[in-house]
Amino acid sequence: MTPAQSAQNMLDAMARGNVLAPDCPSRAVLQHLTSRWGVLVMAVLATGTYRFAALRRKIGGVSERMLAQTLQQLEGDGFVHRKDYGEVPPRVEYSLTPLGETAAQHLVGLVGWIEGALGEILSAHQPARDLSASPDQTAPASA
Amino acid sequence: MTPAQSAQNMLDAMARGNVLAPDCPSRAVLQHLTSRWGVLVMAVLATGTYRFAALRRKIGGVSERMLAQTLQQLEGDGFVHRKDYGEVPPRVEYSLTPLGETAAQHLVGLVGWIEGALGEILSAHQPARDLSASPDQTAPASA
DNA sequence: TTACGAAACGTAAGTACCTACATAAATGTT
DNA sequence: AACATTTATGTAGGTACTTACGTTTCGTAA
Repeated sequence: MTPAQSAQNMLDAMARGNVLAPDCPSRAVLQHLTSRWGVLVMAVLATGTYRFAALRRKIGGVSERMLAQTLQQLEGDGFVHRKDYGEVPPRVEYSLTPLGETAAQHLVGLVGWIEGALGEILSAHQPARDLSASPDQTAPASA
Repeated sequence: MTPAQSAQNMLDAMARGNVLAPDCPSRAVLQHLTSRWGVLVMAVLATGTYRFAALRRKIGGVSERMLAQTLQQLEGDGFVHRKDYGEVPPRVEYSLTPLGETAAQHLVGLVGWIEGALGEILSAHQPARDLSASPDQTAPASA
């Protein structure tokens, strides 16, 4: 790749992200927002401000570690605001930034649609042509 | 868990999914749609019908294996239609089902917003308080 | 007759994710 | 003087995701 092409890539990336390009920063942002816990954190924070433990209780199945990590990613991207009261024992409140609220709208829309269309989706559900190494996704439904 | 509770869970799940519940099937659907390649596959298929290789060229960085796997998941959930012409060499076309088109709308909306807001997002970008095991997500931007 | 094409499948190896558990810190309580 | 509280961090280890590479099929081109 020539320097000119590289520069053009930079410009393209800055002007308007292109998630189809492997090196575009938008890929990372997309990953943060659509990560396993990222979606759920955003969806919950869209309903208000929460403390760490409250957030964790709200989202079934997150470990402390993953929640902390996810929150840091979202904070790093400017979607989540973290307010530390500097007290001991620690008190920290999480909420969405204006940017985060806009992003959350899309995620809430998606999640809400899935929840509503779940019946239809499960009806159309097929065993999926076998690929041998079929990764069972999430938990194998302990229920 | 008692049989009654199990039945109640089934009813809850069928009536309306709840992604905040760890065992709800909607979690799996959400994961498929928001998986690393799932989002991109849906976004591309929202623009038309593609053959396997064309889809792969369109989405930068997917391996054959991952694309095939992702397509099978989405087909299993009823979002993607697979048309096999049974020829040799193989010819297979992928497109969205009506259900898939609805889902894709939300994903395209999200992706489009990210691409457009990327400048603003990168501006607000902070190094993210260190958590030592900071997973660099995707590639560290080789460009 | 040999090489090529297109869409997977199989296996092995690498990497990243995720969980579980132990640790820290200042104050108020027992 | 011990102890519980709350939000993390560090480490170790398992699990799942990804990639790389080889294999299959069989008409068509060389």
